[in-house]
Parts: sequence; C-alpha cells; structure tokens
Amino acid sequence: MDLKRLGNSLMSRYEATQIEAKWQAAWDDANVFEAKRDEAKPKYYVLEMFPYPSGRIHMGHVRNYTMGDVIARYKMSTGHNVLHPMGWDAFGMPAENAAMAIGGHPKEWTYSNIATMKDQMKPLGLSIDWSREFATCDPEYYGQQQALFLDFLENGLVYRKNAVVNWDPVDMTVLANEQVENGRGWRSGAIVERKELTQWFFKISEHAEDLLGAIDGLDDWPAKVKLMQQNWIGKSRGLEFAFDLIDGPAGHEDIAVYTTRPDTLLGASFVGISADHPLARHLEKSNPEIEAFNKECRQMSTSEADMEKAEKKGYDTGLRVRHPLNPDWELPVWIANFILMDYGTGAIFACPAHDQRDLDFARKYDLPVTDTFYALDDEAPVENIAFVPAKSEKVKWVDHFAGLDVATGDHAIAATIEFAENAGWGKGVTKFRLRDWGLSRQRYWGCPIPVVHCDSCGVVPEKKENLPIRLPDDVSFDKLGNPLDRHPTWRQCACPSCGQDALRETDTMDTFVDSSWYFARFTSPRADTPTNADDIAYWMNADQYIGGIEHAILHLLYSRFFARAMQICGHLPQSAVEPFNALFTQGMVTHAIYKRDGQDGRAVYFYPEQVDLREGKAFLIEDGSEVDIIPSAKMSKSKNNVVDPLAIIDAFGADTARWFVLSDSPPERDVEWTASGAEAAAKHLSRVYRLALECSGSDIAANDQDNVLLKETHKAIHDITQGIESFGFNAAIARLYGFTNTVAKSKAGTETKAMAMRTLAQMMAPMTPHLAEEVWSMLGGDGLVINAAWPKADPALLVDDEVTMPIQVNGKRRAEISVAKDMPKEEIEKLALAQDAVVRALNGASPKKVIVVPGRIVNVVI
RNA sequence: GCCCGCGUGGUGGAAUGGUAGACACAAGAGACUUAAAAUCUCUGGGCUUAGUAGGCCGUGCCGGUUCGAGUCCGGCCGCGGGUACCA
Repeated sequence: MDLKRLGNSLMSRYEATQIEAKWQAAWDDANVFEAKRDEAKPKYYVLEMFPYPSGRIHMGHVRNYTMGDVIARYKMSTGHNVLHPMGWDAFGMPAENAAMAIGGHPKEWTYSNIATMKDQMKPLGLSIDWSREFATCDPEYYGQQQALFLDFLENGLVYRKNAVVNWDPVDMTVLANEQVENGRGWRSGAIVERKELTQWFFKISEHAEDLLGAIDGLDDWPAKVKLMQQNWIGKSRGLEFAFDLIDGPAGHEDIAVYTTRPDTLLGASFVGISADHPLARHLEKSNPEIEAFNKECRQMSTSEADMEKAEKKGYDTGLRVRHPLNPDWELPVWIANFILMDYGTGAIFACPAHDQRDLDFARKYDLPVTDTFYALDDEAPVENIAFVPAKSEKVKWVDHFAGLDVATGDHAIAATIEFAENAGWGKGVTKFRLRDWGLSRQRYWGCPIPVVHCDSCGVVPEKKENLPIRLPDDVSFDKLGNPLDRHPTWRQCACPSCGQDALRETDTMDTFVDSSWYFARFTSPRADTPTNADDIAYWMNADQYIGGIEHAILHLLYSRFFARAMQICGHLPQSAVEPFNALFTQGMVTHAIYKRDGQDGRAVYFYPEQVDLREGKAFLIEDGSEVDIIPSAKMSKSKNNVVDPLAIIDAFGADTARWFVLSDSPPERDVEWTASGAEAAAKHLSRVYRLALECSGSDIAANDQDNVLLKETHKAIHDITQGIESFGFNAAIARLYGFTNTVAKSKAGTETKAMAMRTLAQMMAPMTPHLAEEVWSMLGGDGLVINAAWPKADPALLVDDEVTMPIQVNGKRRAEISVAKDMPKEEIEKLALAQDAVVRALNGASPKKVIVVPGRIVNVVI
C-alpha cells in the first residue's frame, strides 16, 4: 500500500503536517508542558514506563505514550498541574551486544539511539516536559544511584553472598537466561555451566510481609497484577524438620527439610537433595559416579522454567534416613536435578501420590507410591496422575497420624504442625517464595557498584564525594570477558578507609535498579542528592502509572521495595512507600515473526517490511525465497518483529497515528499489529475538519433542532468523559464517531452547531490535540484548547422521557415496547402481556412469573 | 512445569447478569461525475425462507447456577505474558 500517495490525496484539504507543526510551535511558545510547582492547583503526575533506547520507536511505544498523553491532557483541562516526564532506560545488554556485533561503543550507540528515538517521538506532539529528560546512563543519574546504594549499605539493606550464574566456558562470560538456548550459549554454542560467584543482594525478602500486606491498599491497581505479586511473594506456612541419617558421614547427622504439605508425611517415598547440598558435595569427593551426576546437574541453565521443564533425573546415594514418625521406616536419599539449593533447605521429602513431579520421578526410578488421602467419592489409588486437590477441599484420610478422618488440606496441615511441635520433632515456619534481589552483573554497560576491595580493610564503600564512579570510556569488546576486569588502570584506586592501593569492584548493577527509582528522580532531575524533599513532597506519588503487563511482577515489585528502602534512608516520605497510586497495564502490540535457520544453525530474523505475504506464506522481497512464519509474540528487537509508526505519521500525520492506535482495541488487550484502518482514521479526521469548515461558513437560524443537538452534546460529554476516565479509549472514540455523525446530520442552527463542534474539538483534544486546536480556533474558541476547561455534562439534559424495553418469553426476545421512563411496573407488565408475540406464546394460559426490571427488560416465564 | 491473562461476524472490536454484534475496517449495491478520486446513501452472524414475516442455531469446547449467562462457577482446549541475568 502506498501510504504516502494516499495521504497526500487526503491532505488536499486537511493538511496535517502543516497543522501539527503550527500547534506544536504554539504549545512551545506558551510553554504549556513545563511542570512547575504551584501550590494553588492540585498536582497530577502521569508516568509511562520509560523506553529502552533500542533505536526505533515502535507501535507499542506510540500506544503507551499516547495513552499517557490522553490522561495528561485530560487532567490539564480539568484544572490540574500536570507532571508528564520522559527519560531513557539506557543501560543494558543490547548496547554491549551491538558493540560486539557491529563494533562501536555502547555509549555512542545508546546516545545516538536516544537522539533518533526522541526525533521520532517529537512529531507525535506528546505533552511531555522535556526539560526533565534524563538517561539512566548519564553519570548525573547513576552517580545519585551510587549514593543510594551507599545509603542502603549503611542501613543494612544490601549484603554479599554466593550465588550461581550461567557461565559460558568458551566465551568466558556470564550469560543472561535469554542467552541460553537449549542449555547452550547463544554465541559459542558451548554447554552452559553453573558458576558460583560472590554477589551483592538487596534484602527485599526482609520486606516480604510488608510488600505482601500493602498490596491490599493498592485500590487502583489491576487485580491480576496484585494477584501475580501475591503469588510471587508466596507466603506459606509449613513444617521444618530433619530426617536422621543412618550411618551418615561425619558432620552429616541429619537432613533438614521444609515442606508445605507435612500432612502427607506418611506418603513419603524418598528424600531428595540438591546436587549443591553439602551432603551431595561431600559424597562426590569419594564417588566418581556422584561427581559425574552432580556435574551434569550443574550444567543446567539457572532459569526456573528450564529447570522445571527439563527431564527429571536422580541418583540414589545409597544412604538412608529414618522416618520421623516411625524409626523402623527407612527412606532412600536421592540427589535430584530439580531441587535447588537456593530454595528452602535444599532438600525435600517426596510424596509421589500427591505431587506430579514426585510421581513422575517415583515411576521412573521405581520408588513406592503411597496414597495418604482420597477424594470423598473416589478411592482409586493413584496411578500416573497425582491426586492434588485444593488445600481448601475436604478429603478422606487413609490413616492420619494426627487423628484426622475427613478434613481439608489446610486443616490437616495445621493439625500436623501442631502435632509435630508438641512431639518436639518439627517446627511450624512461615516462609516466602520471594528471594533476595541479586543486583550484581558481570558487565560493562551498567551502573558501577561503588565499593572497593582492599587487602587490609576488605570490602569498603566508596566515599560519597568521589561519586559518580564513572565508567571508563576506553574499553573494547573484541576480547573475551568483562572489559572492566581487563581495563589496565580503571580498577586501581586508593582504599577509602586506609588509603593504600586497592581495587574497584568491577560488577555493575542490574538495570532493574535504574528503573526502580527514576519516577522519584523525575520530580527533581537535576538535584545534587537523589531526591529533593520539597519536590518529592509536592509531586509524589505518580497518580497514574502506565506500562506493559510484562512488568507486572519484577519491575513493579522492585520499585515498591526501592520506595521502602529510600524511605528508610530519608530520600522519600512515608507517604511515598507505595509510589504508584494507580496502575494501568496496557496489552502488548504483537506481530508475527519471520525467521529462517542460518547456515551456522542460528536463527535469522527478518523485519515485516522485508517480507511479502501470499496465501498464508511469507517470502523475502529481496530474493523471493520462503521464510518461516512464527505466530505473534510481543514486538521485540531481538526477533525483528517490530513495525515502526513513521510510515503512518509521514503519510497521515501524528493525529491519525494517535487516533488509530487508540481506536482499534481496548487498551489492556494485546493487539496484533495491522495497518489496515489507518487510512480510515485519516478519513475521519478530514471529515471532522470539513465539518468545522462548513460550520464556520454557514448561517442557519436557531430552530427546534437546537435543543435536540444540545441534549446529544451533553450525552456525548457524559459518555466520553467516562470513557477517558476509565481508560476506555476505544469506546470513547466509538462514541466520538457517533457524535460526529449526529452533528453532521443535525439541522440545528449555526450557533448551536458551532458549540457542538467546539465541544467535539475539546473532547478530541486528548487524542488528536493538533486537529482539536485547529477546529477550536476555526470556530472561535477562546485561546488554546489545551487551556480550556473540560466541558461538563448537565444531568438534566441526560435523561430521556421514553425508554425502549425488550420483552422476553423464557429469556428469549420476542417483542419490544416503548414506555414512559417512570411508568409503574404493573402497567409495564400489562403492556407486555398484551403484545402479540406474548399472547401467542401464552396460548390462553397465564404466565408462571413475570419479571419486570424498570427501564431494562421484561421477562415472561411460561 | 508453575503463576496470571485472553478467546465474540470476513477483520478490529461493543455489551453495570438484562435486546449479542454498538462504532469502525474490508466487501457489495446505489447517488453525484464525461470519467476517476473524494464525498454521500443503503445492505450486511449462520441456516431456513419468495422475505425487511416467522422459526432454529450462534460469543473456543463440555457441564452447572439463574426468570435470564459473552458476562458468574467447575472441567477441558488453544493462544499470549511472567518465571528472578531481556527490558
């Protein structure tokens, strides 16, 4: 489709490019988007998740920022002092990958991408206060982040411990989970190993209880996000106890386990330990087979999904433990590849009858399967499907040691814990699934962790006056490993404590750290401390936060933790520990992926514009060869399935792009990208422009249609206002289409029509701000529409005197009546029963029941 | 695997438990025009039917609650997101 040509022909009257440039200049002149503290007005802070500067904006960005812009502009017109900032989530792996793949420097790559993307965003006419812009890779920003880190350290919110990473033994580098493909490094193809490193951790788990409890107060967050966070934090009540080892090696008298299902203890089949469990590590020293098995376990990727989906494997250590309820009952001890040292105690007891994973394992290695309870109506023993009812469901116990017969799992768990505590062999424990947040990254392009390693003083925090600890610019990516490690001089420094020669930490911070406090920094982006108390007090919290659902857990949870940590260190007031008052999660913009396997076996991805689609197949435009079509996934740079909005903006203008991206689907739902319909959006905007033109040139006297149009206008105000406030942008736009039709067809006088058109312009202004200004000024609107007060619906004009009511017979619509709004129930019933269709259906009999819902429906039950 | 969503015409989608398909796109027909573009008008879930009468079916599938279910509940299937080092 030749968008450019179509656009030009449409623009013969509605010149979007001209109009848009004109009004953007007018907004700049009036400085309407610069946010200044003004105690006289209520403030409103609208924030969209800031973008990663990948180099091109895509439709997902346009959708996200247009939604935020609608809210920001709407709030401006309702008398709020609006803060609407924008910045760049600029650290991260893609910059290093680009440096490795195409040469150049991550810094140059990133800043040049930022410049390009800003140029692409500017024409959209977003109401952003660009004076507050920053990138997380600016030393001014990450220096303040280092200051925060030092404060966290001082307040005991950070510590060091060992943790495993994915290690590529060929590239000599740590791999992110997404860089591990089928257990192999994405570049080298080498089998990935687990490697233990000493790393920094935020003590987020200490705040688990608070982070969980406070979710209840997040009234304007989507329920699904709250549920996901609750499950992620995963509070559980369970039993901790130990199995005594029979003739265990010295120092290994027992194996401690934690279980959330202690009530199934009589179904125990074996004890499983992680390959990294101290006992497993002890055994491997003298047993080559165990050593080999453990080594294999340590070659798995660290990702939970990979581990869970991998084939379950085990090795029988030959050791045995005693069952705590019966000393004569011995259980084997297995090393299993699905048990993680990081979770619980690194050891479990397995109850195959009531856990599918344990059952698969038991069947594979021929271990016993013992039912401990049955469904109330089915006592068939477990075969190959584990019986796992909800804990709230009642089940029949086979022989429960705490004396239960029929009880729910919840009840049985509580009873078992009490039983074990009284008997003295176990202890009830509350645990959280949430683990501490490992922030160390063995990479160059991130915020340096501001600590120094000194031979005499150990790990020493850098002095605040030495911040920012800047990344060195003279690095290269042509050798293996981390450039900071290899740098000839950067590491060397004086110990902040004793002054002797020392070495800097070369790990940088997880990029989630950067995005965990940028919302606070926007309130005073140039302050020489992380935040400024007055600005924070005025602007925080973000009243509306908008971003992708893919951030439902990690980013949002980390930000909630950071707000608490910053409050502890005095950088945020108590009122800001939940920094986002309202959250809206938009759906993703998805697109099919075009892919082919390259000669080296690696996938090669193609952009949608490189591909020609015919009869459900995809061919490269370049040479006509066929490529694979992979079903839609979120637009992602690594998969090349991104569509940039520039073609639409070039052809039709920003207002069309904005209107189109809002009109076509509900904001929270994922959308499969397609450009069909952009043209229609442009047509509609031209039509609005034409209507305004007609209206400004006409001279029709006031008449009896004026009142009809007035009523319609107020109904539209009511519906559209509600649509915007509830993020029903597509519904609001549908209503705007309807109202435009009403105005177009109305025979009302010119004055009333101009009023209706001005109101239309005001209501379109959040979505199509440039056209709205143009129409507003054509029809004698006062000043800028952005400064005009939002129209208010008069309740007296919203009500109709007559209502249409459907008549159902047994729930099926058979007729329709039109009645006065306040007609009593009895009369409605009489009218309904007199309808032909009802009389026919009744066939002389009298109805069993007649349900009349005034103003809604009548249902005659026969 | 586990957690969270989603599934409605040819397409995007609308619908406080109350007329399923609003509003659009694409399509077809017509008006205007020398012609085209632009614009305007009309048709439009499926089956049945001479039909704009009437009837039956219909919101992924199966079942339930209810006078009434796209909406609530249970079980499936499919797709998407997250799964702690992608951001």
